[in-house]
Amino acid sequence: MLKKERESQIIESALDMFSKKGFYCTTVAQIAKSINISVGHFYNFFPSKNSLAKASITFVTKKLAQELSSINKTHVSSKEKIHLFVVSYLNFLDQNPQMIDYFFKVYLANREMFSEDGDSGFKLAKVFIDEIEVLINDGIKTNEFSQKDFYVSFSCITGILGGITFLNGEDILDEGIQKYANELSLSIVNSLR
Amino acid sequence: MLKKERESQIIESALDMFSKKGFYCTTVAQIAKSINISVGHFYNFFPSKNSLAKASITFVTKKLAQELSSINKTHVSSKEKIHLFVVSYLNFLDQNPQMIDYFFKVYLANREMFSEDGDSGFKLAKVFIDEIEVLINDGIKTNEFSQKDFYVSFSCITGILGGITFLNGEDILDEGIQKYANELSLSIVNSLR
Amino acid sequence: MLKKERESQIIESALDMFSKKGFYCTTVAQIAKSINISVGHFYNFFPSKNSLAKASITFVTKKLAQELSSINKTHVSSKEKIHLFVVSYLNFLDQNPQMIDYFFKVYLANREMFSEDGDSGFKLAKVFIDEIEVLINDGIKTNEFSQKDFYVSFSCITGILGGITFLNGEDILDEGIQKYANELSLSIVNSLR
Amino acid sequence: MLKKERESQIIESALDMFSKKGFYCTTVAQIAKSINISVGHFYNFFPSKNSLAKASITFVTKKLAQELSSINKTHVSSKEKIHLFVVSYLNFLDQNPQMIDYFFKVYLANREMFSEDGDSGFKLAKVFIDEIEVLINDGIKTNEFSQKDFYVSFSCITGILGGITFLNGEDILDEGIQKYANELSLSIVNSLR
DNA sequence: CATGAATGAGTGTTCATTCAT
DNA sequence: GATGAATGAACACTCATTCAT
Repeated sequence: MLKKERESQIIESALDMFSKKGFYCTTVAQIAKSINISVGHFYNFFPSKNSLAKASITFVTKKLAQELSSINKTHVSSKEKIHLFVVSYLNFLDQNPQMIDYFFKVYLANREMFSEDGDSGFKLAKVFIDEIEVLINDGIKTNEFSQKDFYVSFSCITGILGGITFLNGEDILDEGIQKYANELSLSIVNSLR
Repeated sequence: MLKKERESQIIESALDMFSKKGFYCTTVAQIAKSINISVGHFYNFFPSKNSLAKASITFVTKKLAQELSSINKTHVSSKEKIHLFVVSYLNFLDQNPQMIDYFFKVYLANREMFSEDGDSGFKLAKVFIDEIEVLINDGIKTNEFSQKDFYVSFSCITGILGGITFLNGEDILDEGIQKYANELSLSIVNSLR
Repeated sequence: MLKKERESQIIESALDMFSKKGFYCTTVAQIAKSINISVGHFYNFFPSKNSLAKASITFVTKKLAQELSSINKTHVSSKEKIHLFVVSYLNFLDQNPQMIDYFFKVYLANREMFSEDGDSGFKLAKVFIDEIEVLINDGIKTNEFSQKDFYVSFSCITGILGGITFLNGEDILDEGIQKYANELSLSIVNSLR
Repeated sequence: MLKKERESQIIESALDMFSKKGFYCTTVAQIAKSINISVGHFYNFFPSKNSLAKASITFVTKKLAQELSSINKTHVSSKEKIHLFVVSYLNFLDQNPQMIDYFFKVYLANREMFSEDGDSGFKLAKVFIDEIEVLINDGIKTNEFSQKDFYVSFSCITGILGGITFLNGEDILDEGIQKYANELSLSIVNSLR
């Protein structure tokens, strides 16, 4: 098995465990065992448990960014882009809840783990944030969205999706998260007006 | 000092430390020391570190709920209520960042800590959620907000505020978070239409 | 039991184990067990295994220095002082071989453990070295010893005793190390002339 | 490259690393890397890390013994032989500090590593000790040295040189260790009288 | 001959919790 | 009420050694 494949395997398994039990309640031994390698061998791939957490964020944000990037490249209205993104996101959430959960629970919540050398660790998610920015600016250019502070617009998109994600994680939503897609995308679009 | 006073003192100090260093990186010894009591004495107030975390959530949600409750009781439009809430929230965030941070970082992120016996631990925040529901239903009743799935509306309000809260915690917003109040409340109101 | 007493107890037991098995082959668990305390409690006395090693050196050198200091204060010839010191040292070696062995094996051999912040860790033994210096200078003043480089004289005294110590540790000397006292002290005195 | 050459290369590099960082703080991987072979290949030359330590001692003692042996064969007074040996030793120490340091730090200090099956591991140095014995007995035969217990005489020679070696390793001697040669050899000769 | 992936027992250290005083 | 000494299970990480290739 190639080194890169093993690395991905470790990340995907860790993502799952971290999202379910949290970073601090998941041990390196458990991660190693989950993919049938030894503890020692784990350290041939990641120099520390912490570095695995960082690599996992990069892994997830890259995936999210890719989805959004391809949507940004389509030639439809911004409203439609938002809708596509919501559908795509909910689908992703449905298929890979552990990735999204990891992003929300571990990355957003354990900021101290990711910051180093005076930089806040925010840059790990930069590739995704950049795509959000493209999405927003497109809508502003076409007058679909009003010109507001970027951080507010950013909060509208990611916050609303984050809210529903949290509720989904709490298992209190009805079956089939996709059914919320229309209302959600409409809400986001409205919030950006 | 009254037992209740000590309890609040412990909670407020814990809130501060948990929000800065995370739940798992804050030790009981540190909490005890921060308010000059012994470790042993700490356990006269809370049977476990975990129970302190739960009590802290109740403490914070109660505060948030109180603010919102009094707003809900005013006789202004729902749009205005949202605005009052946003201002009130941002003010609270400014004055007690550790409480909000705790709520977002510890409660939302370490769900495993709060759930027990099959119940998700969500009920700890119920008193706050209930007020949100009142706020939403009021707006629907007056036709200011459109009738949508409660969870979607809930995500709009809390998600958008959550987004700005996260960014605030990352220290990337300009000074004076209050300046975002208008844009934020407008965005929320729009998202609820 | 007083904190200071426990500390001494830990040091004396550690001295014994370190001298027999070496620093790296002695575990904190073994040390703790040897005096019937828990691993955790060990760390209430010493912040690290390493710090115990340092405290142990200070402990031993202080003892050695005390012996030598009282000899230095007597009003006899330097030749006689050397003899008294040799007898005293051999006696100490006989009674507390682990302390001397520790000094030779751990301190002299694992210099990296004791040095920090650019200082060589040599100062831990300073109190003893200072007494050696007094002994030498006394002899020089009375013309019993010739004036040579301090380091050479220092090597004569400590080296010769170190040599016999090593051989004693190897169990190749005849029983009763005291029988070497006369020859050793004569040799040392001669070497200093 | 011949097997023997590789072995020597490993030993010389290990000697360097062991003397600097100690036996237990030097890993097999580091040794292997230092001479650009794989860990696995290392084990084609030495069955264990421990056996490398033993081979290293043999390597160093053989070198020291050779120097001393050739001096023993010269036809000069014993006093002169001591002087030649001191000069030769100091020169060796200057040129190959890692070898001497290894001898003092690892061999003398980690006796447990070298002893096995009831034998003290002292025999590894026998070839060198034998030459010391020859040197001493020569001096006794010519009445330059007085007849004393062999172990005492042995301690005089090796101890005094050991003392200066330690000080040299501590970097507290003035530049040019050779300047101590005369005083040292005089001291040794005197101690043997 | 040569590699380095893989192992897993072992280490120092931490920390929630208890309990005698 | 109040202390802090004492516990010990648990964890991240290391490293000598093996072995398939």
